[in-house]
Amino acid sequence: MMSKTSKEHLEQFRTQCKARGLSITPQRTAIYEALIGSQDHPRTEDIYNRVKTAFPDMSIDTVYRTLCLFAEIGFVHLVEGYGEAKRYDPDMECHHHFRCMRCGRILDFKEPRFDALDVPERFKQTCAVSSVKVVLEGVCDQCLQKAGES
Amino acid sequence: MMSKTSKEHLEQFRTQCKARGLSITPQRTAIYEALIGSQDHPRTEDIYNRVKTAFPDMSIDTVYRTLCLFAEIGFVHLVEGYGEAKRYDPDMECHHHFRCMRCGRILDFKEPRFDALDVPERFKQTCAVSSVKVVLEGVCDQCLQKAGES
DNA sequence: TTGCCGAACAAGAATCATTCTTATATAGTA
DNA sequence: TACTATATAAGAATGATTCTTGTTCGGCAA
Repeated sequence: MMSKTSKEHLEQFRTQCKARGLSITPQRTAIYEALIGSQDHPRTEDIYNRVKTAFPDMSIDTVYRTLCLFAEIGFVHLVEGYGEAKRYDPDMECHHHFRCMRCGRILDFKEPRFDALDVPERFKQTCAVSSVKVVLEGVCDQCLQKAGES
Repeated sequence: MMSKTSKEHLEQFRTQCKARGLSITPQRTAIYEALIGSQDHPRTEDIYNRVKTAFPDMSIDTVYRTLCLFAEIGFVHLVEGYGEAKRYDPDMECHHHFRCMRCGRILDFKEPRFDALDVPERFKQTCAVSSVKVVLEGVCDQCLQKAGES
């Protein structure tokens, strides 16, 4: 199992940008490299701090915009902070969620096949797992329709 | 399939509060009722607006505190806005997440059994699903340990 | 290579959700 | 009924994120 070299990643980055008509700027390149080189799940500010060495006067706004863009085109996954205020689900029966990445809507669905997924040993033994759910992400019907119209 | 009556819900609410040594205040009761009576996934401000009729000078801070409390003791589920800044995952290989509800940490794990879950027809037909993941929620080992010490 | 134009950027103000601070009120209990 | 810890209201403060404005620069055409 051989992971991509830094050069291959960079090549892919350039290709993807061109394919989408996005300019390849030094800032974007630096942010991309900082991302690829990171373990865990960096926050915008973490990335900002990492690129600041090479770009002392990069604006944090640029990092926000760029990471957002990268998530949209699939360079990275957004795993926290979907940009919405806190929301609560009063339905305590077991169910699952579809999240629209465009409008933020969360749709509930029941799917008995998903209700009894077995928690991996690692977590059973060391953590207190209180919920096991399947989360679908994508674009909802309403947003697809809107996009089709325009 | 008979859902609980409003009175039964309220009774459960009182019992649970007493069991945990929490005061039963009119504000909490109103917030609880607004929650139980809601479809979808209300935001803190939605609940605030609903209870404002009955409590014109309730502070929104009270709603924040109370909803947070309710999520902790299991009256509702928090489904959005876990209170953290945006975080990105550069690992684009299929993997799943455990989220610690106490410290916010997200742990990655691979679990081939979870990688090929079949998307329900409903979503296949109307939405563009780009990701299917299992999310475990609970308390992580570190937080359990900390809690044990104190 | 040079010049142009729209996209990208920096800086800082503005916004929005959320939390904190402080003084007051009240639920549960002796 | 009085007491004490808990809960509340009000508004200031914070932190992440986005917007506004003027400037710069990447990519393409001449």
